[in-house]
Amino acid sequence: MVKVLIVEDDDSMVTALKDGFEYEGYAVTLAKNGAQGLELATSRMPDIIILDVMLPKMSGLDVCKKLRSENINTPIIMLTARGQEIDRVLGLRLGADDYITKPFSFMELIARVEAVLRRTTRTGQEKMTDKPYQFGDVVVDFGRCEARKGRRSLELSAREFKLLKYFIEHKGEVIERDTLLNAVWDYNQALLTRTVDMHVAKLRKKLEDDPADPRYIVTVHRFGYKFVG
Amino acid sequence: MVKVLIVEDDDSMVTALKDGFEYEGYAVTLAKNGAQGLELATSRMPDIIILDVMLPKMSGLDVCKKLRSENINTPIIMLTARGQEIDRVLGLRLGADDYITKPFSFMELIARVEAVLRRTTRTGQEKMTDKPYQFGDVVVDFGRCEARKGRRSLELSAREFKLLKYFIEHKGEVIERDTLLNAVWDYNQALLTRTVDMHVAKLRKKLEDDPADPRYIVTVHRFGYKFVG
DNA sequence: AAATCATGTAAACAACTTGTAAAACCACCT
DNA sequence: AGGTGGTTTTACAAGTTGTTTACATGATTT
Repeated sequence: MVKVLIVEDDDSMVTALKDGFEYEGYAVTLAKNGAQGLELATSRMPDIIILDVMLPKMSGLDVCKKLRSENINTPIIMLTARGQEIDRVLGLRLGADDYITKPFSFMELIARVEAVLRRTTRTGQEKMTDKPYQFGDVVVDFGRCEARKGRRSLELSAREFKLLKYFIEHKGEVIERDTLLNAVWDYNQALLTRTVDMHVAKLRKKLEDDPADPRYIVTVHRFGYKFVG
Repeated sequence: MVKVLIVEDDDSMVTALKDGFEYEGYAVTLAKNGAQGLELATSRMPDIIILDVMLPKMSGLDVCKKLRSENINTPIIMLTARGQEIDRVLGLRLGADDYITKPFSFMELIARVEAVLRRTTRTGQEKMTDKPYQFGDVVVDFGRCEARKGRRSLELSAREFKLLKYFIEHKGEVIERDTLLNAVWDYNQALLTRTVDMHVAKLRKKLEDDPADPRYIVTVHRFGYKFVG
């Protein structure tokens, strides 16, 4: 399910957008001001952000700039009022992906949202939650948190799902333990535990035909691990 | 790849549509008149048909009527010229899924195409208020706000209805508590209460045969809940 | 081959999540 | 005001998962 974050202070606009997006099958999160928007953009990890330029206290442009400066590259569509055309260039330069001028029809907005999502997901990987991923005789459905190996259903814990998801999204790359700790755990310190190894072992025990001689999650001595789909 | 059939006689329009759809990643088939349209609609089995109302010889309305009478339910979007508003009602009654009045922006058209495709491909995603929904020995009628389990009538509160409806509309997906709080409650902050769990417990007590070992609303540890219909 | 460093893994321990009952709260009605 | 029905919060027990430790095993270097 695609998650959209709407940052907007005008109530009637909020209602219209929320209803519209929900009807279209999006999961909606609302923020009434810039600060809250920033917070939710990181905590909820939306797939796209609808950001009004005119907001109390912190403007949409500031929110956008801040997010980008923190290397959060969630696509952003800006809402501007007529006559704020100048903001367009500025907005795009600050890292917005598209903009739309009020008043607009909801259909126009949704068209842009989908265009942006298409653009950004086409280049990168597809969303892992959309459809089951398969390798060998293993099938994983992240959207449903289900996994099976052959006929047998696998019980994966939340951490195992996240770890596996990261591996799959970075298929073929050598991934350092540090990187995993940062991405899958929310540690931001240097490595000092064996936690990652631990979980890799657990995953292997469940996924591999022969956990002692792994075929999918291979270790790259002195570097880390590599997933081979 | 999604296949679109364009039935249109005006060359410049054809070119514009063809280019646009191809850019968006559709596979385009062209027909210059109604008869050819009919033929290609059956032989190429497109996923959606763009059908101009004004066509030489056989009008778009006739094409539409003919297809529906042959039980071909491929979604159809009609193109009408301004002032043909009357055709709208007629068109929709004849089985078109949407219509759009010339002149229109391509973005508007693509939005409608995608809306229609979403509507029709969403597996059995009918409006929940249309008819009672059933799972196990439970029947819920959202239109009337009534529910029963076997012979017994269930007293569900408004919130419980809304929550259950959300679950049913997202059957099979794992839903985070955050998402529920945003969708069912109108909270716009990150999660900090146990309200969701509370209500899930109440629903289970009413719906499940054994609330302690739920079969319909199952918990996915560390992620959220999942409705299994 | 020995020394050194990296990885695998079981098991004890720690931390976090969830279920649930009861209390507090709230809006509405009489 | 008091009652009513629903909703939210609190609090704690029970359940589940995650982390660390400790040692064995394996790899690489000298």
